Amino acid sequence: MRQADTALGQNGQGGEANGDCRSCEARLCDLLRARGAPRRRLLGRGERLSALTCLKLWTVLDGVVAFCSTLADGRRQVVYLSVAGDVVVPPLGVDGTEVWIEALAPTSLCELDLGSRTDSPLGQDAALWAELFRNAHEQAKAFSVHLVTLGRLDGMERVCLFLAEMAWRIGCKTAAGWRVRLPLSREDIADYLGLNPETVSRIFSRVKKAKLVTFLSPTDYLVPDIQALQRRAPLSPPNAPAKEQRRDIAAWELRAL
Amino acid sequence: MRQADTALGQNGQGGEANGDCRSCEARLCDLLRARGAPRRRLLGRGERLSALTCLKLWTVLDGVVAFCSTLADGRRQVVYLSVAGDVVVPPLGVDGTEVWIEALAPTSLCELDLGSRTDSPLGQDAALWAELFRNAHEQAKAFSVHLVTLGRLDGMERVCLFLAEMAWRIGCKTAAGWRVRLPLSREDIADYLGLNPETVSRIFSRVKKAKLVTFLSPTDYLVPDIQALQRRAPLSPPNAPAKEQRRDIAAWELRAL
DNA sequence: CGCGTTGTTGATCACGTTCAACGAATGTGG
DNA sequence: CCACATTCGTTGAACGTGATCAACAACGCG
Repeated sequence: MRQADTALGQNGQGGEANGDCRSCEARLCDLLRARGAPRRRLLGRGERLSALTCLKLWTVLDGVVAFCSTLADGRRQVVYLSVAGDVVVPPLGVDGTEVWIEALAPTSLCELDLGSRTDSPLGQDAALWAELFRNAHEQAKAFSVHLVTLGRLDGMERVCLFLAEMAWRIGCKTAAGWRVRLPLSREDIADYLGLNPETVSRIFSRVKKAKLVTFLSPTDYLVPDIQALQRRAPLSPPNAPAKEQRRDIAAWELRAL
Repeated sequence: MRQADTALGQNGQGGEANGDCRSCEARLCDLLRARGAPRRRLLGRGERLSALTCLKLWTVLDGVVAFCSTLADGRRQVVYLSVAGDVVVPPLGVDGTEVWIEALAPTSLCELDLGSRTDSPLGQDAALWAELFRNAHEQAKAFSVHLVTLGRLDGMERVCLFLAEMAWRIGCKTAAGWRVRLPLSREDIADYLGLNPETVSRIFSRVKKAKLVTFLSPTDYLVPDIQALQRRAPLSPPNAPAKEQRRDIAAWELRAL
């Protein structure tokens, strides 16, 4: 995740020109730029993305996107949340009624369609496939962390982990602590954490009472001490100290390439 | 999953010669055969596999292997179970104390070490990377199904899904129904389903009382009507009707290659 | 036979769900 | 401008499911 920060370092450009997108300076888009321009897309809340038969990739530029799944009786589970900088590898070969990608807030992203690209010798492009593997592999790792969360953490732990994770991923550090604006509703949070909206609201109140966070509004909160918040969850969010992990991956990748 | 069956069809050979393994006739091993022989490994119950810095792949030939994760206080969660025919893509860049691969029963598998292979131009091998991507992507899909299970299914539903899934994956069809020998303990099952061993045992008794399965011993059971069992879980196991899904993937892969 | 491990069952309790009511914020039409 | 409807978030009360602690049975093994 957060690829734009680490992939190409800093180039100072950042020009948000028409058609071009800043986040596409990440490694994936950089690889694909030579093979054709990615397409920019804007989504409203609730809109869905589909990749039925051809492989597509989405790099989130702004907003939140959820990897969703529903059961026959309507129960919904958000498998994963992707925010600005994340690359979404969609599920393939599903009809879209059980699993889909959905924007939880107004979202902009750039779409890379690999399936319809018959003009270039995509199949021979080892660097591209290697990058695709890396993204899918990272996604599996992120899924597994959230799976452990749902399997073994109680409500309080899940919520504290969520609040800390959101701070790392979309918060900004201020003098008073981490300031976060949640781009999703209580129901979305509940579906992500495998809880009920009422339970989420109740635990938010308990977290507030324990002075772990301060709520400025239902959607805005402040984390005065993020270490204290993380200590309440026996699991570190996948994005907190991930810098060293990404170095390790780069090590074998470098050796292989 | 179950790649050996679908990848190369049937060639009738099946020679389990020394060093060579039947399951390695699957697509992945077939791709790698040209680049060097895979290594055969035998594991006892509880033994762990590690891939710290270099990328390794394991194709399970026999037994069960678990993708495990533990918290600081000892709580364990089995993220995924891999049985004969499955390809395990290990997590990278983790220290091994939080996440690891473990054999839950005596297991044989063949190991493919891609990181130490400096002699061949691995980095340029598009077909290999494409296959790696496909495996990682399939793994992510399997994780997501289990994640929904843990997030939204109650105990009864989880257990019924598990019993049906095991029947599909390691059971054999007889005249009296599907016959399954469980290669894992109640504690392992509990850690897979996010429950307690006592709860698993209790629900097994309820399932038995409802005549959905017949237990011949604590480890052996018979499913007279697998459709009835599956109806108790509002989610189909990732291996049941997966044939069409694998075709779809082949479709775009074919187009890309 | 004693011993340790594994699986089962019981009693009690806590956590999260369900159903319900209510307040706050927002938008609409008279 | 106000009445009204709608949506979202919060809080309360009752309930049910699964966890915890405990005892005990079944089994393998020295």
